[in-house]
Amino acid sequence: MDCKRKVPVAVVRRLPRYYRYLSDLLKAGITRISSHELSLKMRVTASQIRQDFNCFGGFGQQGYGYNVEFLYNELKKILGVDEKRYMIIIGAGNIGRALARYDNFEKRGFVVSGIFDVNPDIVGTELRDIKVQHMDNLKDFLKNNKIDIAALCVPYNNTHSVALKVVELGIKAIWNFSAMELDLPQDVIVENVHLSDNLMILLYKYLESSKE
Amino acid sequence: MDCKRKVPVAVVRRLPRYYRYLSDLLKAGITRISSHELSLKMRVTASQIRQDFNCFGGFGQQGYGYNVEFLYNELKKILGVDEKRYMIIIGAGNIGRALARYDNFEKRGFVVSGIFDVNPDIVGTELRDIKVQHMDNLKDFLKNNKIDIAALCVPYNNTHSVALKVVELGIKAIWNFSAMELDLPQDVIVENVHLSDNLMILLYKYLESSKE
DNA sequence: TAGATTGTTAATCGATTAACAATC
DNA sequence: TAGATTGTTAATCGATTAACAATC
Repeated sequence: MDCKRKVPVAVVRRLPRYYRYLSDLLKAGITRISSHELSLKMRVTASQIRQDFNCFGGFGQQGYGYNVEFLYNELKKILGVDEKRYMIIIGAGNIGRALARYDNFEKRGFVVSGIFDVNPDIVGTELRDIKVQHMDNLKDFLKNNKIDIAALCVPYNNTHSVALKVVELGIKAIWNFSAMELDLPQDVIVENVHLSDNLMILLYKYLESSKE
Repeated sequence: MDCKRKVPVAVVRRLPRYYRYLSDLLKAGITRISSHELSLKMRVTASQIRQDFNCFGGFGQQGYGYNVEFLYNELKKILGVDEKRYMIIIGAGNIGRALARYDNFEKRGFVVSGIFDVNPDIVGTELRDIKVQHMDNLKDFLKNNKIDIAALCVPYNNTHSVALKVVELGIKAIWNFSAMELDLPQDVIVENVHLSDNLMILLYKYLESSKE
């Protein structure tokens, strides 16, 4: 696979999982690991592991394997979580509030800098020391704060207009929790979390397996 | 592609998206659509659409295309959302509570029948008319209620033991919101929602695109 | 009938796995 | 040096796209 130029999405989607396993190994005090040993733990082929890592250059050493700490730190850099990344949450409903309180992000270097809503009952309340601001403040806020990512947690019918507004104000990465698909300029990166879709896939697989 | 025997996961993962688009067409009062027209809307190839549908039998008609309502109803049956499906939520923390209050599931026929936790401050509180029960009640509850799916929303370190318990009590489909991977018997279907992984993938793509 | 569009086969593309020479 | 394991090339597999005969 010639991935030195453009890393295939299939590989990119596996990176966080490697990163998690490496993190666990590091915590367990394991200093080196071969692609074969890792393949047994992760239930993938050793071949795939070596191919994947080699998209980013040779991190291993013949006859030795991979140094866990080194590889972990390389993955950290590749994934961009070696620096703090700033995120805002748009929509402080069920999902937005859950994200605001979710403490796993901080471990990964993600910082929630702001939360926005339009509901007057919600604006002004506090979530984890962060005061929910009105959407009208978003423009000024983005001028004064370097934000990488916006998590969209607004109701279905507002999704499109809010997405457009956020993009207009310069956001280039959107984490979309709405079932609605976003139709945005090519240079805006979107990652969707379609919960209902995911649940239906689970249901399909479950029904399929119970047929047998 | 010979998918009449075993439908490839790649196809299954696309089904909810088709279902959503068909639902939108239906609401818009559109009665028929060709694979070509649908391909323009969905930004996939017409060939893929026809291939995908044909894994489940011929739903179209030469020279005419597909009847929207018929296709929608077929997809509904294929996905298993033509009947009510019952779900429990294990762990009434941030994510668990957000799921309990998320009203999109009901539209898809999913019903939250029970919510469980071990924290005495949370047990007994109500979420959407459902009283949070103690995990000790789970066994009895599952005896008296037909449950299809368990959504696991427990803290990282409890994930493994709770998953084992749930499986021991007969659950065969787990919707896992923990970052921890589950190691369960083959006949248990797991669908993971690794939020941090997803966020890292978004970050990677964003950083990649901003390099250019 | 003529036109349109499916269902399906064949061709292409990309991703995964296997194999092994390079080398620590 | 001998053994182990990588990095990388080649082989295989599966998924996507193209093409077109069947047919409404």
